[in-house]
Amino acid sequence: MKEKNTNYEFANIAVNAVICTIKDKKLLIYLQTREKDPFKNYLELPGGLLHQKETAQETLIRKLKNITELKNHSLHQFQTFTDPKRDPRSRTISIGYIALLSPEKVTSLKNFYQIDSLTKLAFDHQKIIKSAIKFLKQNVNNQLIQELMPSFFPLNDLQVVYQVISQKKIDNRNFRKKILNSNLLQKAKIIQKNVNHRPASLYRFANKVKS
Amino acid sequence: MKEKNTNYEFANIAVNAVICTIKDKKLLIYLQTREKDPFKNYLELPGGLLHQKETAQETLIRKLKNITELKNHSLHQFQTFTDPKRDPRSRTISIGYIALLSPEKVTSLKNFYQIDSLTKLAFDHQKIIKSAIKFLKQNVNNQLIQELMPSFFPLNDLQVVYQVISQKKIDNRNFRKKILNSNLLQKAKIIQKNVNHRPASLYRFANKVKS
DNA sequence: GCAAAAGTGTTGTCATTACACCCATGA
DNA sequence: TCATGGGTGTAATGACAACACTTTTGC
Repeated sequence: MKEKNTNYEFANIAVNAVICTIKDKKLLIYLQTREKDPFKNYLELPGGLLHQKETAQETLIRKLKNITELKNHSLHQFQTFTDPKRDPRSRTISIGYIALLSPEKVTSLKNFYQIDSLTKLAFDHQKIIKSAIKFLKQNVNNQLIQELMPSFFPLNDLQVVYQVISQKKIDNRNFRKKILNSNLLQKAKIIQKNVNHRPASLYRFANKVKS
Repeated sequence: MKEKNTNYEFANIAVNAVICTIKDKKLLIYLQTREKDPFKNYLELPGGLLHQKETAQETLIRKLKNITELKNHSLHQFQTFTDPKRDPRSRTISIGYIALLSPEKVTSLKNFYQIDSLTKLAFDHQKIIKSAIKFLKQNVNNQLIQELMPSFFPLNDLQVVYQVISQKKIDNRNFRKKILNSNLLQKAKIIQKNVNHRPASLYRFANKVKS
């Protein structure tokens, strides 16, 4: 298959997903171990090749369905990578997507890695991740942040998520004032339980959450 | 050529450029007339297929060199379009780029069209343009604006460009105050000539302009 | 002197920043 | 009672918005 595209215009089209979640004030990314060459046993981003009648998003949803349930609206296309040498086998371009997972959607942290602890990844996946993080940082907004939050959460958790994505410290009092004035959140009737400190009030996003 | 990719993963990779400039307070886009089917005689965005050893940007620079001189850094990749039916001949995805041209780089306005006067375009190019405009509006910043300006310009022209891209009216006094306080601009020693009104002082961007 | 665009200041409002201590809970 | 994170108010500063008239040029 790999040597088929002697015609110069043809190429493989791949998608790769940078699946992010936040745990313990750290941004984590889903990676899997490659089982075949090239880059056998290296970590890589999940993804795969487009089928004939699929959009890139449909491919991703198909490829990721045993990792997590994703919907079109929670996939963010951020960049397409076209370096002709990015795949040593044959010409393959990759369309990069970001998916943000709330902790509720993450059943196991087994395949999630901290980005600063990464050594060598397969292909140009290091570069793809870097570009994804840059995109996130440049586009921090309530919609993106919301995707990373569980249905109910304390304000301080929300603050942590903002801080991790924007890579900036935020003043606690100012943050609470601003977010509460914005009417984005609704206070829930329940509070935290079984924590060995003062239990926090829980909030949720007030808009209709697409699930 | 078109029926060659029976193998499901292969496809054509195209790039399309949304080349913008501003004239008389209007955003103009470069379009050309298709000379062959499908969509013969329709207007279309310039672009073409990637060669084997080219990045998408290299393809664009090759394809556009008889329209205008472009450099890597003045091309902005904004979205990739993967609808399997977007090309009726065979599977072709398109990587969309925006190029911003200062009036100095536009030798003739012959092929430039106002976006609101467009009827039907070839393929999904209407959609690509819409997406490009949205990208511009969401990412108005000094770097982008700078690419649209000539080397020397009156402040009010700069204001017009901001207004056209952001699709908002800006108060003249407030704009001048803000931009002059920002130290982005240097006042030139020359002023406008041959205008039948009070001649404006000319300014230029103070940073090193990559040409 | 008329048309056309250039240029100019002040005031009010709102958003953002900086900053430090007490509170409620579990162990 | 101690450790842990939750929760609170005020004052100063800076950014932004609203607003209308005079100036300089060519014709």
